[in-house]
Amino acid sequence: MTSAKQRRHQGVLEILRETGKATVNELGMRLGVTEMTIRRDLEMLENDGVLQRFHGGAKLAFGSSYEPPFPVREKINADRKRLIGERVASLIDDGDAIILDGGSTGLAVAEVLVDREVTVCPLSLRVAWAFARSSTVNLIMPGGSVRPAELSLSGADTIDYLRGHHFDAYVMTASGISLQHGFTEWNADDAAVKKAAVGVADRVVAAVDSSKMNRVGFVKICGIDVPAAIVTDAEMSAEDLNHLRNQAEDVIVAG
Amino acid sequence: MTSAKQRRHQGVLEILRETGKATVNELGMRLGVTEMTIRRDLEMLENDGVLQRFHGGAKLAFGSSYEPPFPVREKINADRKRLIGERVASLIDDGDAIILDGGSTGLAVAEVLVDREVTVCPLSLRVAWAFARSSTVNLIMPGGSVRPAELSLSGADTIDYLRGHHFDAYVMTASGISLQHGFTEWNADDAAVKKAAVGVADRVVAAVDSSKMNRVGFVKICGIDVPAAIVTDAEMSAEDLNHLRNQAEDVIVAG
DNA sequence: TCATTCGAACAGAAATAATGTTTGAATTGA
DNA sequence: TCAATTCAAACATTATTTCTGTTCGAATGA
Repeated sequence: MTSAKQRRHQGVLEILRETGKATVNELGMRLGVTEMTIRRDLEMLENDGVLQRFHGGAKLAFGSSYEPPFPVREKINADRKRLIGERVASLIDDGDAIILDGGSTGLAVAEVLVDREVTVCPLSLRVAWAFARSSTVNLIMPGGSVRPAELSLSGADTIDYLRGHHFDAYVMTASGISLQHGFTEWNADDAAVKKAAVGVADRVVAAVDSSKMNRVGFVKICGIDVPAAIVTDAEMSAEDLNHLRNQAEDVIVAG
Repeated sequence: MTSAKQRRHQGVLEILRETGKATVNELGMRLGVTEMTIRRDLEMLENDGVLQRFHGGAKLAFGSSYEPPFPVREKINADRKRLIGERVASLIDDGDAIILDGGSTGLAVAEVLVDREVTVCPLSLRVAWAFARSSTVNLIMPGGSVRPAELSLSGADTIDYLRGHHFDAYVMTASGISLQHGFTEWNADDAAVKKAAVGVADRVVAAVDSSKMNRVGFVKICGIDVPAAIVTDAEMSAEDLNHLRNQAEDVIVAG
């Protein structure tokens, strides 16, 4: 269940996306709360680096030309990501041992898995932290170096660790998915880890939101037909879905 | 502030320490709550590995004393721990690669190291998270399973990882320090990891606040003379300090 | 078998978090 | 500089969550 506060935060971001900026008073009016509440919201969102406050109101923190940093991606399209997370989690059985990728989509999956009885090996410190206070999840960490910003685990140690173990499933995310080039990743270190993960898991479940479609990263992870299931959101175009379904094992639209 | 539940958990453990074991009914009577509440407490404490339930009651898992949970320890003596943290950090050179123990003292060291140029291999997820937003620290994770509550990393994978690497220093914490028994730890898994860490680091720096003095845990980590330096706080008694200085390489009082 | 213990499901109580109000300080623009 | 506005601390009030007790059918063990 999403709390009133979370919905309101999404509302603030939505309004800012429409108009670029907004006053505290305006936000309070449109969302039906007092200015003080809006101020507290803005303070939190600014701490997350999602927006920038100015005297009287706030504006979005990033320009449209750069890819927004993690805290921002995490908040944007939170609803769609949550749906993907729930759908992916439904493909995991209690008792399974899984590898769980990092990124905002991986985190969405983690949030659903927190109350499940599963063994999780996260490929990101951020995802690991999401399980920290879970009493049901058996958390195991792969070794390796932590890449700043994304907090993903990579390097020879990570790959060695994966090769030394076996998992029921690998919940994979990627920078891009394309019919021609399959699943791809911008960061070469992360891609190497993902390739190793594909190799040590019985089955692969890909979780990619529609914004990744037809984007191609630098390094190929695996082909379209490798995952037993590809879970995406309802914004995926009908055309793309058809093409995917021709080549992939199973394509699931969450929501 | 300690919650009623925390006090009651301590009470359960205290009673068990007196008598070795106790019935659910007995615990409920003495602590002034219903049996259902005791059952829920026992379930949680069993999950933490502190005690073992049997039909009708529970007994201690080891014949052990039990430390207050992390959030409590973290707050207790926060100032003294910070001083210890600063002093320990001054013994680490820029560029060093170190292993950093978990626990509240380890976290205090981490908070000081956050802005330093060092490579850190933390033995706890909680300590790792403290470095997550550091741009100067090169963070590397050991593999292994994450123990609930403490979030420490342990098991064969952790030990394998440490044995496969080499470090300039190991910042060690412990459950107890005593002249006769050296450094000791309550949890056997953690102790095994600590022993391995001692073996792969050029030098060991022990960070132990005065409350650990003359307490003896279940498993021995190493002798008093192993660390190149023992850092403690000003509450350590003059007598204990003298005894320590006779046996240890170097004893430093922070503050 | 039969007394006892266990734990799920629900209800009420206690504790915590979120929001609104008031107020005086800080900021802005004329 | 002032006057108007915005800001945020402190407290009051309201929601929400967590905790505890109760009941009751299932599980346990002598």
